[in-house]
Amino acid sequence: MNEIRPVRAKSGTNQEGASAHNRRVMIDALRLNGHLSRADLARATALTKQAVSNIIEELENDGLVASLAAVRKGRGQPSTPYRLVPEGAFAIGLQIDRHVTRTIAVDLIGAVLIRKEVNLPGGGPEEGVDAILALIDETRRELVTTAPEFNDRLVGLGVAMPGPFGIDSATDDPWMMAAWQSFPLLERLSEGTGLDVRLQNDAAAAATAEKMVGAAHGIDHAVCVYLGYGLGAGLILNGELYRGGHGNAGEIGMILSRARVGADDARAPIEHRISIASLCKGLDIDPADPDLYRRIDAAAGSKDRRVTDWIAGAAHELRATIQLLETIFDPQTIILCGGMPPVLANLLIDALHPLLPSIAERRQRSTPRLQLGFTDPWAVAVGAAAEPISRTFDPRFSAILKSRVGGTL
Amino acid sequence: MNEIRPVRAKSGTNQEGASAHNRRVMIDALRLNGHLSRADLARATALTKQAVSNIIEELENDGLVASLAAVRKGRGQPSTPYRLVPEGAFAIGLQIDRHVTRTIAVDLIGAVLIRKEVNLPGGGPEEGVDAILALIDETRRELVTTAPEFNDRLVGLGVAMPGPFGIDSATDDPWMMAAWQSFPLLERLSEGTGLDVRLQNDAAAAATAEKMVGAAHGIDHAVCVYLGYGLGAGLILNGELYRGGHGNAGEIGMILSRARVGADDARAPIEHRISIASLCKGLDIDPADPDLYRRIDAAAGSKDRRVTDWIAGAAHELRATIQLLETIFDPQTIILCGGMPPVLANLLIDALHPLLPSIAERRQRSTPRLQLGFTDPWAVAVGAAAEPISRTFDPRFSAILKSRVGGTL
DNA sequence: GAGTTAAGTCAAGACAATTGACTTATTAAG
DNA sequence: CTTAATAAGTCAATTGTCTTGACTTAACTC
Repeated sequence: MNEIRPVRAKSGTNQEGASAHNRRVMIDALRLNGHLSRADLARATALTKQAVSNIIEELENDGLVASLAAVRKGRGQPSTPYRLVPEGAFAIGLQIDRHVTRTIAVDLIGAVLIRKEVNLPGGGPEEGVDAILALIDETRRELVTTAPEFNDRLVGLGVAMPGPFGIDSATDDPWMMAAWQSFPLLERLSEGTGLDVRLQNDAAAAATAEKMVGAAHGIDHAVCVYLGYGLGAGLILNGELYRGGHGNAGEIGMILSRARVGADDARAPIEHRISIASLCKGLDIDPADPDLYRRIDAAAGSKDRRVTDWIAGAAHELRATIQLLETIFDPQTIILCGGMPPVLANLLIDALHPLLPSIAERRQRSTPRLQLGFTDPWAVAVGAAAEPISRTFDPRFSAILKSRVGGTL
Repeated sequence: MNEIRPVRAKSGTNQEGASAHNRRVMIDALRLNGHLSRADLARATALTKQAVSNIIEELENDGLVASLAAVRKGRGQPSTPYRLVPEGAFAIGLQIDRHVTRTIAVDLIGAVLIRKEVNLPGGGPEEGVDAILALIDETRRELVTTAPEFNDRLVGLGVAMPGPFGIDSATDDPWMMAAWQSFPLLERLSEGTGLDVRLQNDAAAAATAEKMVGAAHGIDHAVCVYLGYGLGAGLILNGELYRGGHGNAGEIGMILSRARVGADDARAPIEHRISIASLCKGLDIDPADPDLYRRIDAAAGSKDRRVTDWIAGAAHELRATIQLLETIFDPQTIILCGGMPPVLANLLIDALHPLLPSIAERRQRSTPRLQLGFTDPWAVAVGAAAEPISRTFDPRFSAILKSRVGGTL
C-alpha cells in the first residue's frame, strides 16, 4: 500500500471456479440440446462420467435439473435423460420505455411467468422510481403467491432502457430520455430490492431474448438489429453479448447516413430513417399515442402510401447497414427484431431483399443471412429478465475467475 | 453412436485447466506491469500467496520468469520482483504479401530476434510453399545457432496474409491473391514444420502486434484500422482478437462507400479510396514496384498534389469510417496503423482531425480517440509471430477448457 | 530495543476431478 | 436359451491444486 500505482491483472481461479464452470456447462448443454443423459453430457463436455454424475446429482438436489424416463436405444443399459427444471430459478425484467414501464418474470428456460405494465406518474425519475419499486415488488409477490415453488428462486433484476448511457453531450434528440440517463437508477433499484441489478439498452435486451428463446438460440455469432423508437444492434460475439468499452456498443442508430440531407455535407443518423419514430413522423402520429401499435398495424395493413414510402427509405438504408454489419462482424446470421406489428416487419423484410452482396454470401450457409426475430413489444422486457438468468447460469469466462478483492497495490 | 444428432456443448474444466489459467494470468500480469513480487501477484490475481509462490517457482524452473534484486519499500520484508524472461519462448511469424514474403522471430516479450525477406519464385503457391518452408527452417536454425538459449523454445508459427478467407465469389479485385486463398497452405506448413500453425489476415496481425508491443498494450477494447494495399480492421474486444463466425471479421475495406461513383446507385468499397493501392493508382506507380515505399515517401514529403488529393479523399472516407467504428464498438481507442511512410501517416492523421462527433466524445477519456500505431512494414510479420506467443501464454477462456474428444452422440 | 508491518514459507487440509474396476441393463448372435 | 457385446452408470481410491493458519524473516518506526 506504499504506491498508488494500480496493478492490472486478470483474476486467477481455483477448483471452485472450475466447478462453477462445469455446473454452468451442464445447464447450458441441457438448454441447447433439450435433454441429455449423464453419458451424453460426459462426452459433450469432455468431463468424465463420474464428474458429470456428481454434478448432475448436485444440480438435481438444487432443483435445477430433473430426470426423465429411461430411454432404450440399442445395446447397453438404457440412459436416463435429464432436463432443466423451469421452476429452478426466475428473474425479473424491467423495461423502462418512453411511454410505458413494464415488468416481467421469466423462469430458468426463459418462459414468461407474469407481466405487468404501467404508465409512470408524471414528473421525473425521482417520482418514478418508487412506482417502479412497487411494481417490482408486486410482480415478485404475485408470482410467489400463485406459484410458491418459485419462492427463494429469484436470481436477479435486469433493466432495459434506451441508450446510449453516460454520454456527455446531451443530444437534442427528442427521443432520448435525458432525465433517466443521469439518474442513479441502478443504485436505487439495488437498494430498494436487495437484488443484483444490471442495465442493458433495448437492443442488447432484445438480443439477450433472441439468444435465450429466439432465433439466436445456440448461435455464437449474431447481430440483432433492433428497430424500435430508435435503432440499435445487440451484438452476440463468441456466444456472449458484447458491451464495448463503456457499455454502448451497438448503437448503430447514430451511424451517419449515406444520404445527404441538403446540398451540404451534413448527414443525418440512419435512425432518422430507420425507426418507429421516423415512421410516426411520416404517419403524423404522436409516438406517445397509446394506440400507436394498432394504428401502425392498420396503416401497414392498408398499404398506406406513407408506410410504403417509409419502408422503401428504411429498407434502402437498412440494406446498406446489413451489408456493413456483415462486413464488420462476419456473423452467422443477422436477426431483425423490434416492437413492431408483424405485418410491417414482413413488409420490411420483403423490401430488404435482395440483400447487397457481401462476404456473407457463401454456399454452405446453415442459417439465412437475415432472419426475422421477435416483433413482440414484450421481447425487450423478456431480454431484460433473461439477463440475470444468463449471468447466473450460462458458461462465461468471468464466472470462472475469483472475484477481485484488492486490485491495487 | 446410434444417432447422428450432434450434441452441442461447451467443454468443462478441471484443476489442470485452472492451473493453466493461473500460470497464464501470472505471465499476463508480468507482461502488463513489467515486474511484480509474489505478494503483488497474489493481490492482483486474487489467489493466495502460497498458490502464487508455487506457480512462480514452477515458472522460474521453466525459464519463463526470473527474479530481480529485492526492493525495500517501507516496513516489512523487502519484496522480490519477478520479470518475464524474454528467452523463455519464441515464435516465428510468416507474412505472405503480394510482392514479398517475410519471416520473423519474436521472443516472449514480443521483441524481434531475426528477420528475413524474399521474393517468392514465380509460379503459384505450389512452388512458393517449398521456398517458404526453407525460409522458415533457415530462420529457425539461424536463431538457435546464434542464440542457443532459444533451443526447444519455439511455440508456434503464425501466418499473416491478405484476407478475406474462404469466400465463394472470387472477386475480380486485382489486389486479391486468389491462388493463395484456395491453396491448403496451413496444412502444408504444419506438415512441413511440425508446428501449430494459425492464420490471420493482415489487419488482425497488425492488431496482434499493437496488442503485444504497441498502442493497444493493456487495452481491452480497441479497433486497429490497418491501411495497407487494402483496408482492414483488427478488432480487440474484451482483450482478445475477434475473428467472427468464419474468421473474416473486420474486413472493413469492403464496406460500400458513401460516395456514388456515377449517377447510378453503384457504390465502390471504401478500400478503393482508403488504401495504398488507391494511392498507387493516383501516383501512377505499379504496386509491385520494389521501390514503392521510398517513392511514396518522396511523393508525400514533396507535397505532391496527387498525394494531397489522395489524402483528402482517404481522410474524408476514413473520418466517416472512424465515426462508424466508434459507434458500433464503443472502443477505448482507435489505432491507425499500416505499412506506410510515417510522413504519409502523419499527414493522414492531421487530415482526419477534427474527427466527427460520436459517442466516443467523452470528457474523462484516458486514451485519445485516435492514435497512430505502427507504420513499420514489418509490423504485420511481428503480429503474425506474436499470435502463437499470445495463444500459448495469454489468459483466455478457451485455454481453461478441456479439449473436446468426441462432441457427437 | 521493542513493536509493527509486510513478504514469504511450511505443513496440513479440503475439494473436485480422475482412474480403473465393477454392476446393471439391454441388444445381438449363435 | 445362452453367451457375448455394448453402453450407462457407480464405487472407492488417488491425484493435483488451491487454501488455511501458523510461522519465519527482514525491514522500518518510535
